[in-house]
Amino acid sequence: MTSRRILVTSALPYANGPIHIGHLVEYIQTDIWVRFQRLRGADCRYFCADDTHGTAITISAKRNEVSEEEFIAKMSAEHQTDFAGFAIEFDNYGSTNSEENRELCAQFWKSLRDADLVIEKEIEQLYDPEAQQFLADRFVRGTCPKCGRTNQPGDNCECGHTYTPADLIDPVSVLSGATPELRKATHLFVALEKLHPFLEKWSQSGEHLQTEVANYLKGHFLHEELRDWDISRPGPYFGFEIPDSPGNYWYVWFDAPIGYIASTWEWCKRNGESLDKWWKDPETEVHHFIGKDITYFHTLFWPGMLQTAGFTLPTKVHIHGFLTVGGEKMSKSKGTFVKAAKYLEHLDPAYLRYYYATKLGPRLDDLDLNVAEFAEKIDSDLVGKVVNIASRCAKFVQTTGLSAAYPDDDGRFEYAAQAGEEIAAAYEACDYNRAMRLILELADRANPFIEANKPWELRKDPANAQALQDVCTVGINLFRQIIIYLSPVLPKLATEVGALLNDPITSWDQSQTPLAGTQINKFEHLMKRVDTKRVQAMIDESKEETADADAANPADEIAAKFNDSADVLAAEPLAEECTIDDFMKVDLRVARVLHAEEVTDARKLLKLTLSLGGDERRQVFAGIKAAYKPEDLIGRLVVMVANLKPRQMKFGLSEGMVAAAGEGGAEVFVLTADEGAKPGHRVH
RNA sequence: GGGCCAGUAGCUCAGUCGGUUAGAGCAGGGGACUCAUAAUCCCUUGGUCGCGGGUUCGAGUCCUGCCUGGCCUACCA
Repeated sequence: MTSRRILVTSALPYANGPIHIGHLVEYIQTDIWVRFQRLRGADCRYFCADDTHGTAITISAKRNEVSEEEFIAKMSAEHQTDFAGFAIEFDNYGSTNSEENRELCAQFWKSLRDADLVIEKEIEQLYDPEAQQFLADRFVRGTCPKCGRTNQPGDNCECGHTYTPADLIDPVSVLSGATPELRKATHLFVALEKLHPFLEKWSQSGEHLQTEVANYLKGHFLHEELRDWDISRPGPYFGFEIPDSPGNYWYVWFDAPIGYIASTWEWCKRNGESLDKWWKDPETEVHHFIGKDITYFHTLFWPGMLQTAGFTLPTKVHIHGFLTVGGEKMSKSKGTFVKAAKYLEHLDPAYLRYYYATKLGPRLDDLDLNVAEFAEKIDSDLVGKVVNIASRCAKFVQTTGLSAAYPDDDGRFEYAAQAGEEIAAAYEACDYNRAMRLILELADRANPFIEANKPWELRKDPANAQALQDVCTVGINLFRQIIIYLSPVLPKLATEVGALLNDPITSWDQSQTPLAGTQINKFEHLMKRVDTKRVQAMIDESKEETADADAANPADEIAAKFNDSADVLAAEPLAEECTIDDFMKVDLRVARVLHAEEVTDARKLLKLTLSLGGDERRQVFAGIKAAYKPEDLIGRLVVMVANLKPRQMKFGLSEGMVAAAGEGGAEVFVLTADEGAKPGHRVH
């Protein structure tokens, strides 16, 4: 049997922020799997890249006052440093903004066109007139039309109500703060329904997806006609322009997965490999590791695209759940949103690799990081049990080396060798927590052997020299076996043990044959216990960092952009709470300014004639002379208190008030109603 | 509202096709040891298998109703 050829990917991290411990669940999970496959002799290659396109990148680049290209280059370097810090090793780490990717996108696109899957439709979308671009839902915020909560995102509200951005009251563009307007634009769509039979067959075959995922697809999408997939965005958009549709760009989710192939291609070019061998040869297995949030891109669109363009379909899409910390979602304010770099300042990456391994199973369940359990598992499993075996044996054979022939060990080595297949099956199935349990069981069998044979007593009598060497030879070999099994999870430890024993760990099969007659190098501590003070420090520092630079959600981005002072509210604190009835007593109406003139004898007043529609007119004196010229007001819509008791002033009768805000003097700003409001409309 | 998954010892979880007295690790208790990083080893306490029905000679396991939690999703299955 020839060895398996396997191509593995992790989801492409978005180039909009740093890697954190939540991301690492996936990259550690994948890296373990890749290392396992290589250990088993497979030709296994691991590809990833930064996902670099989309409006969010443009916003971030602007905020940092650099070009998009500069911004993504910096992020990519940071990401790669973070991954390397956790011993996550890619064969190639690319970028979706590469020429390879552009070329492949064009190739996929042509295939879709040739298959007659691309259609054009005109859709209405909110447009930011200031930034001169269309806005995705999450780049619009406003007041929920149902419950009235302010500053809600463009698609749904905290109250649970869902709507389209056009339904929002007082929508605001996150990009510029301008009021978006509805505009029509032509978008390109993939008519996915034509691939329905194929997707049904592929997703429900039971071979490629976890059963929960197959059920999800069936229940949510495949039970009815598949909707056309909007695949283009009008410019400006940081991405690739569609060759046969100038002014339109491929949506980031079109070019992102193609980035898997582009990254492979870069590696092929560098190593004289053929891309077809890796992406068009049915002998090559393709495995994607992703989080459950991006399930449908990878299980509907992506197989559809691959099928149409003639590339290899995923052998398996491995989907994992999210990380929680202490049973709760990661939280910036609680300091549990720990960046990879921050973790590395304080703790050994091996800890996290092992801990995740003990928690990861083949299903999509979320996994929880519990700080107490984290320390406990490392200390008791790795330090107390595993490393301890070497620690208590190595120095006795430092000078003599291992026994020339492997001694009798009551079948312990053989038992552990046999266990190898079961452990391997668990790794293969991504059931790492099972693999870890099985391996630890072996450690629990090794320590009693040493205990029973008392090397510390044997060494007291030179006559027992051979017995002492034999006991330690067994101990060291049982230890080595365990380390071989753990090496996908703990590569650095495996390297160190290989050096200690003068026998680098390169193959799973090494677990089947004991070492004998070889020299041992000087033993040094292989792993430290977890310093819980450092864990706490890491969490505390994560708290501090996010306290002053929290710009993760669009609301905060806007807040940072405008940087509104708190002084204004402080200068005039909120009035006593009132009821809706109290409020309704004040009848605010939209009115149009028909006429305005300066009151010559008054320092502050303008005399306004307001219309409430039809013949309904009011004369109002407003204290805005320093701020507005009469001619600038005429024709405008304002908001007035229409049922205010008329008041006789020195210059005439005032029949209401114009609503305005500001410090006073020239700093006064009249409230206006947006276009569409009509004189006479009540303000609710 | 709908869907999926889970609920087993104080904690984290195993438990195969329905089959003896439901297991492990950690924590707790007792003891031993001193090679080892306050490590290790032996013994031990601890369970109404979420709750109620049903199928069966036999149910942690299968069916059903309910409760709780998590996730997904939305007037649609």
